[in-house]
Amino acid sequence: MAQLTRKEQATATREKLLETAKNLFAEMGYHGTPVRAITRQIQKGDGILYHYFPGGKQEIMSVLLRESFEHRVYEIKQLTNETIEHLPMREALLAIMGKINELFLDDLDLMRILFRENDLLDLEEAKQLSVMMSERVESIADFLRRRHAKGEIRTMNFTLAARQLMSMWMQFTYSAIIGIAVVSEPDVVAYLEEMVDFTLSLWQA
Amino acid sequence: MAQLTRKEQATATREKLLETAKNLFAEMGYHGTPVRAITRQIQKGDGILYHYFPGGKQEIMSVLLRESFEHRVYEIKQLTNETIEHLPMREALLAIMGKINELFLDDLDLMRILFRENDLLDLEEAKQLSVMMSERVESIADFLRRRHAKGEIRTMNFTLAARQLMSMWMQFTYSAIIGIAVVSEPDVVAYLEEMVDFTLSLWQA
Amino acid sequence: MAQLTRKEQATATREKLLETAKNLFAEMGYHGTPVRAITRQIQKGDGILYHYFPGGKQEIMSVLLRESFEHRVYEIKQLTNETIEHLPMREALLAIMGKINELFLDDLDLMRILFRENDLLDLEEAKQLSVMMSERVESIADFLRRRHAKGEIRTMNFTLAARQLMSMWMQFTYSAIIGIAVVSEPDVVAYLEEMVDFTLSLWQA
Amino acid sequence: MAQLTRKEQATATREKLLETAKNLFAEMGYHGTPVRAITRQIQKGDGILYHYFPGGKQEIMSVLLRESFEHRVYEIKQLTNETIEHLPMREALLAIMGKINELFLDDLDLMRILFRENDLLDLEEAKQLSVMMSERVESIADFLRRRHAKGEIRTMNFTLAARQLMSMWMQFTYSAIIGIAVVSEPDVVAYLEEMVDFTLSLWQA
DNA sequence: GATGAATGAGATTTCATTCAT
DNA sequence: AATGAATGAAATCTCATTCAT
Repeated sequence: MAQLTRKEQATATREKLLETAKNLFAEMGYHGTPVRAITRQIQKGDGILYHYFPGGKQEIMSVLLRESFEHRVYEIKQLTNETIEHLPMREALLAIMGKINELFLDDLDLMRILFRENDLLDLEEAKQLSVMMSERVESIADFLRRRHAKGEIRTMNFTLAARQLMSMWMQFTYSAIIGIAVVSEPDVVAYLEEMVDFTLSLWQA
Repeated sequence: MAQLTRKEQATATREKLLETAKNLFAEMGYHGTPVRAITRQIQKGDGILYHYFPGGKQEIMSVLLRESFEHRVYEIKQLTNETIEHLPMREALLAIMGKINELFLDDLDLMRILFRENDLLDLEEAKQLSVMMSERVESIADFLRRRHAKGEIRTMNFTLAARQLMSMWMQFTYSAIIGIAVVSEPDVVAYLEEMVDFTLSLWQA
Repeated sequence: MAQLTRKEQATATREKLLETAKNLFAEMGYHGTPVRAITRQIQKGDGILYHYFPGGKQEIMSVLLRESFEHRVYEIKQLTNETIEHLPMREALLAIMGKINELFLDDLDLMRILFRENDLLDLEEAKQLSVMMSERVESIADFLRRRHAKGEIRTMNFTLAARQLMSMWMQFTYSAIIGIAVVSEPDVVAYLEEMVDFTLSLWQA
Repeated sequence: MAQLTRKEQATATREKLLETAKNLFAEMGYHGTPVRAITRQIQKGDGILYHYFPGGKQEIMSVLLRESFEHRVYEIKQLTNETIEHLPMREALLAIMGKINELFLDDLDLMRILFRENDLLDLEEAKQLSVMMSERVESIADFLRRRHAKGEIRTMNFTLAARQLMSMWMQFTYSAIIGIAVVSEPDVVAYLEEMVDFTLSLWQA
């Protein structure tokens, strides 16, 4: 391993703390995770967590959600429709779904924590997530409207249509997060495709 | 208040313990709820819980899920299609959705616990819930097939169609359970109707 | 030892906790005394202190000062001049000083704590003590005025005279409390007598 | 700011450490003051204290008392009676009291520490202080004897007289140190004058 | 049936101190 | 001369559980 400067070491330790806390909180819950479990896993002394997060367990939880969440919100805002505008309908939908999926499942642990402990935090993150989802629905609805103008899909309530698509995806996501499946489909891509194809078949009729 | 027999007293206390534990576990999580919080809320001494549940906190959690869940599973199995067989399509779908909804939201706390603490229990309940949902999907698919035979809806993948309907409903349920909303629809009935109408419009095309 | 009822046992334990805490706080200071030291000394488990004083160390300190102090304030208010009104001057002064002395040195530990940790508490007790002392000075001044009317002592500023007497006593008390002596007089009574005699000799001139 | 040599820098830091420790110990007590609080206040790293005081917190406390105390003892020994020998009685007493007062209140923080933590140190300082006070009393008694020889004051027990004066002063000092006042006199000079005048009036009678 | 005093393991947190840089 | 990352012992406090009454 490359020689690390003092400062790099420090950053690395801080990062390891966050990462480990995330894993453990996701696995055993906030209350179910002793601080010891975190420091022991990174092979450090008991006190180190308080060196980086003077607020202790509470603070590491906050920082965890705050930092990771900010990144997520930022990324999803970047997701412009431009790239998909000229794709065929099917591919465009798959791209949208795939992107959202990637972004969520990418950090399943974080989502798990957000779901599990949504009463611990001040709900700020939960609210943001809600807003984010609604925005996404509207952006898909707009996309559908544009495609409708091109005659690719039939007339219908586009907002509801977008919501329908999102629901089918979310349903799958929740399963992954919570462990309670409605669909026992292990292959994400296959499921997404099947879902999109079916939905599209109805919209095009 | 009427004088209670020794036995009734006992049952009442046991029931209160379960009820209170359910509320608190749902609100603050299993680990986040001290046994004291439960006994104090029913104005009893510390030890009372161990009188009714010798296994302590663990046991009350088990019993809670076991008993409530069994009741739920039993109820949902009863839900036969017979009653809806002769209803018009729209009303039939609304009846199905309404029934499922009622059954779930009826005991939101239990669902919340099941979701939050799905790692605590031996997953047995989670698996059962999954199976239950799949069976429900298939039963709806069958219903759709029969209606298709009558010419009420178009040809399509009926399993996927049923899943689509369920997804839209579940999406709404999850929001209620978890507190992270995608749809900001406060009126359950209105949402269900809107959802069914839209879906039906696609199926009938 | 007589058989104690459950409730008596509880009160006894609570009392022992307060007593032991008082001793230790006086000896090693509030911060210098681990909670463990208290519980270990009364041969009880770690948690017992929190059973009786949910607010922990802080609360036991508060209660300690509050309860003991209230008793002291009450006692000193009882100390009427009636009993001394007909005593000869010398004996009357000795009685007053002796009584105050007794009341203070009676619970030296409490005084020590009050002095040491007067920044910890909200100064309420300190203020009360100040008021108490001022009242005492005025009451002695009144007594001197009455004796002056009888021609037993000369004309002078009676408030200052009373303060002078009190100062000489307090000086002695502080020494006992703090351990820094100005007068190396081990015999309390002898010191009080010497002090009173000297003062009186000046007042009678 | 002028450029400081390495050595001056070092001395300055050492001095700042002592000064800050003194303030904090006086305010929050020895046990109540984390080493961090000291180093942070002088804007230095955690380790700096150990560079100047290898013995750590303990040592800085020792040095603090030793150094400051030595200075105090030295100063009070210097206080000769020569300068006051030819002053009028009243002015002479005021000068003595004023000087002692100045010397004590000059470093109230140190006194406070000495009082608070008199169990921490090996009592050596406390004993020295006691001796110092007794010596002072005797020196005042001698002064009174000389004045008596000149016919300025009456015959009396001069040691007790000196002690009486000292007591009235100390009483005031303790109040300042401890925060528990018996006399609510905000003006030091006025209090000293009043006290001296009253005492003198008795002595001259 | 019910109580609540008591326990003690374990959780969170603090802090004096060390030491590589 | 100075830093601050790291330590780990110890302190405070919580809580599930037991049991004599």
